[in-house]
Amino acid sequence: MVLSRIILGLLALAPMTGYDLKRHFDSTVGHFWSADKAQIYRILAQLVAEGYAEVETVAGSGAPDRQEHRITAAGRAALAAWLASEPERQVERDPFLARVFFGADLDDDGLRSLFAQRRAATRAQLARFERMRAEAGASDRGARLRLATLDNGIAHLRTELAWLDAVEEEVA
Amino acid sequence: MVLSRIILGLLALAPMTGYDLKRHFDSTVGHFWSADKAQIYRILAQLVAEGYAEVETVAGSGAPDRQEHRITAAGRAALAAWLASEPERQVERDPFLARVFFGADLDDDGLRSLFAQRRAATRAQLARFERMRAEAGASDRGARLRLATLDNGIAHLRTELAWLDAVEEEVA
DNA sequence: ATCTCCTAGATGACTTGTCTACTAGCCGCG
DNA sequence: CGCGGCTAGTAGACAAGTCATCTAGGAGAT
Repeated sequence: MVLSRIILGLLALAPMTGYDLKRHFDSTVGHFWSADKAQIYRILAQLVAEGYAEVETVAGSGAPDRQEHRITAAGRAALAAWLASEPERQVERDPFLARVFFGADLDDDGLRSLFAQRRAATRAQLARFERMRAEAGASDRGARLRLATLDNGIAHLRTELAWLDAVEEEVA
Repeated sequence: MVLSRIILGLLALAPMTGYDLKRHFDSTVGHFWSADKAQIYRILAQLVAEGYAEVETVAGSGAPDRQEHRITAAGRAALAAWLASEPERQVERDPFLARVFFGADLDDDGLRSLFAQRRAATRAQLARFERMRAEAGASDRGARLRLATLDNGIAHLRTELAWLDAVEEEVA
């Protein structure tokens, strides 16, 4: 459900192919949702079946044909209905914290490397997000909101680093 | 995979029934993983089939019979192997941020109530976590690590509230 | 000339997780 | 006495997501 509404939302910004959508999930919306391309194509087909999107095959000039998907009026209505609906309850799922929770069964080296890896991954992502933020402009309200979701990610990554500092000092 | 290893980890702390496990997922480990009971029972059966756990039926005195699951040596080895293995890559998935990202399609009232709900939910969870934290003691290293995961949750919830303050001021 | 990468899309098998509903006995409340 | 709630477990249908594999043409590199 959420994925299909995110796709509708992206199609509302511009008509796109499944391939274009995949790139969005690997960049602009990747900080709050990810998607496998098989899943994207299946949901596009479903959106078309539901009448929320229309396909137009654009002959590729020196490239494969593009199946451009365009949101319909019904699709915009469905998007608006989702936005106004009860938010789905959040499922917390962090495999790293699971490892820490049972970290007593790990030797000192294992524990240290667990934290070190997390720190490196967090730093790398923070760098990526900050680069994205530097490139983005916040002209209208839509852009400001989109930027705010990125700031959310940045804030949490910084919190994670601070937490790592505290834990490593206390446990190690 | 992660769920089955978390269940192994919990069984390593004490022998348990599926029902006991479900309560753990609703309390002690709920801040980083949740599980449906149907899923828990299925994985327990699978762990037994793999030889990672053994069942003992304990006749209930004034209650239904309990299927107590006890971790085996092979189970402990599998748990240790998982802890030392490459961490699974994190999938970020936050339906609330998805709504914010497309929040421009929402009217002012809708946007305000979206943030208000998030704030209320975040505050409620923070209160729950802080209560849990107050009750917990950090005697040995295992307990300190388990507490650290709770502190992680608390830190992120506080960050979320701070972010909400900033966003509401800027956007609203 | 071949190889690899990129764009573009389709498909099947599989795993994981959720929802609903059912059985069944005990306890306490009113 | 009936009703709801708790303990304990089972079963089936579905939804969501992942992984691997396949087709196919063009561009650029070796």
